[in-house]
Amino acid sequence: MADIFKALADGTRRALLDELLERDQQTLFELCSRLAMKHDLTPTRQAVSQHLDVLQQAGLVVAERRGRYKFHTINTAPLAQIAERWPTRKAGS
Amino acid sequence: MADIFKALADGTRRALLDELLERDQQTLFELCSRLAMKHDLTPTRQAVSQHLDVLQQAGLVVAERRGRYKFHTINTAPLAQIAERWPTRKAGS
DNA sequence: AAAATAGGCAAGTAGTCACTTGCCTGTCAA
DNA sequence: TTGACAGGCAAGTGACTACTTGCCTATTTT
Repeated sequence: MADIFKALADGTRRALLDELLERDQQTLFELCSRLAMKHDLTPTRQAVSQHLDVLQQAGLVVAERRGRYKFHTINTAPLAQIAERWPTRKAGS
Repeated sequence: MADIFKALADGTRRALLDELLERDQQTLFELCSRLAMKHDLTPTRQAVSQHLDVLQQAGLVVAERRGRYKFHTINTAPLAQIAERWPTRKAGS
């Protein structure tokens, strides 16, 4: 569970999730160029790769290798735990 | 919005939110002893105070000073933004 | 008034983390 | 088969951050 929050703590990783939500099955290079275009983020390829590793370890991203390419997909399921942990309090409860 | 994720990135701060969800209007000393009792966390009073500052800056905790005491209250409202940002994808959308 | 209690301020430290650099592996096209 | 392309590994660096230490202010209590 701690991995999820660690993963979300970084702005670049949140931007990656935003991009993957718009378009699934993106490769490392595609995500790099999209970060630069739409978010004015220009980290190196290795930096983005490391971010994707963190997101994968948190279960927020799933990667699948096909030949020379590696396609990344978002998985929003773990985020549900956040809202469940600190639910909105009802008056008098 | 970045402040919310930064605040949630630390385990001690998440434990503080857990405690405040169980019982509102707790003071700094109360929270310190509860961290030690229930979570096996033994940071100093100053460390906990700094954590509460971070939570306050993120809007997750509201503090009110009455005389010698300062009472802390949880505010779960900002957490709703998380689920809204990366909603569960429907098949084919 | 004096001691005790609740909390605040500020500097220093150690560990973590994002990022880069340099080189290597695997896959496909010409 | 050779060059180009997609990605991986690993060490090093700088900034950030959680934490402590020491001292201070304010509010009660006796």
